[in-house]
Amino acid sequence: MPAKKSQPRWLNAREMKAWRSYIIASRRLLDALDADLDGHDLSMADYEVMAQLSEAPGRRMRMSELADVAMLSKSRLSHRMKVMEKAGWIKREECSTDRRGYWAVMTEKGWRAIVAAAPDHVASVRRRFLDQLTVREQEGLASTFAHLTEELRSQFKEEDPK
Amino acid sequence: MPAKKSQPRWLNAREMKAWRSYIIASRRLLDALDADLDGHDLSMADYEVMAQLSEAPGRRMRMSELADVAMLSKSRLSHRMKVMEKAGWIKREECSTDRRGYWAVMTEKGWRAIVAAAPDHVASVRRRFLDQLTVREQEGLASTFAHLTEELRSQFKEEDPK
DNA sequence: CGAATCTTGTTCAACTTTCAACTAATTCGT
DNA sequence: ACGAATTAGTTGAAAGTTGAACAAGATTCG
Repeated sequence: MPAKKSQPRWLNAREMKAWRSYIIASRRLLDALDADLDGHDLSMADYEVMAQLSEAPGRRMRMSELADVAMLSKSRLSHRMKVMEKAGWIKREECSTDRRGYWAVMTEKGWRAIVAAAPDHVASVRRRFLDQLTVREQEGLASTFAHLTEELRSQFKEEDPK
Repeated sequence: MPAKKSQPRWLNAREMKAWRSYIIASRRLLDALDADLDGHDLSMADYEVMAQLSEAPGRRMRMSELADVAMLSKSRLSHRMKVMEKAGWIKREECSTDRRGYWAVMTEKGWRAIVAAAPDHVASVRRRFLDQLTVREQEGLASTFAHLTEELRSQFKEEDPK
């Protein structure tokens, strides 16, 4: 819900510059990273899912947890998984301890796909992003955004008090 | 095309932290900003388009230029404009000096829509983002991302030498 | 001039994402 | 224990996005 109607403190020049440059660079960056993944049959979003799954013990994860770490809605994950299953990258297995649940399990083929894509993707992240920053900038950015993540998480908690 | 196959210099801890915290905070931030716009009938993307258009002289802009500043493909803009035109926020006018072209013209109703949404959106950008940063951080971030934008632009030029 | 080329903007079809509805299993509260 | 409320996950339809193909007007240049 929109907050109460107060005087809309406008952005000053510094704030505007921070906001605009952030939003513009981010769009370009994401576009570039996505474009760099052409040729592997993975979008950025699918890459993230597969990467998360590949790091889980046994390369398997419950659907909900995967949705959670990959920051996708359950519905969206479910749809993507149907596609990835058809592609032979993952399979679904029933969960014996919670019979509502399923495991998403990475197949050998899925593993090969992510292993094939990873070096290019990492190179791309470097070239488009990390290599453009000084060590100082990397550190500053890491701390700024880590803090931001925390803050957003707690704002979310307040608004949607479970 | 993927670059040549070299040894895939992996990310060290600092780099990984910079990258992960950036990508996670950005996702959350965008989600939050989008959610904050519920109740105005505008998505973030549509808001950007309308905001750009509202700042143009005469609140009118050629489709291509608008696509350009809003960083949308021509196809995507065209689709959105069809929707916005139906909603009565913009209309299209033929361009007399270039008969292939059209002007996107913001209507009075569109103006009212963006004026109604802007204060909430700005408040949202503040609350979710700017207010979480110190002045130092805002400045650092602005310079980092401005540089990044430039670099990405020039990388793009090199790759696609017109 | 005039043919080749480029640019503008739309369209179609395929694909992806969202949203609400739904089933079935688990947990909670008493 | 048992009905109510949650949670896991899927589905189907509607909405949004992409990318290639296209029509028509502009530009370039021999």
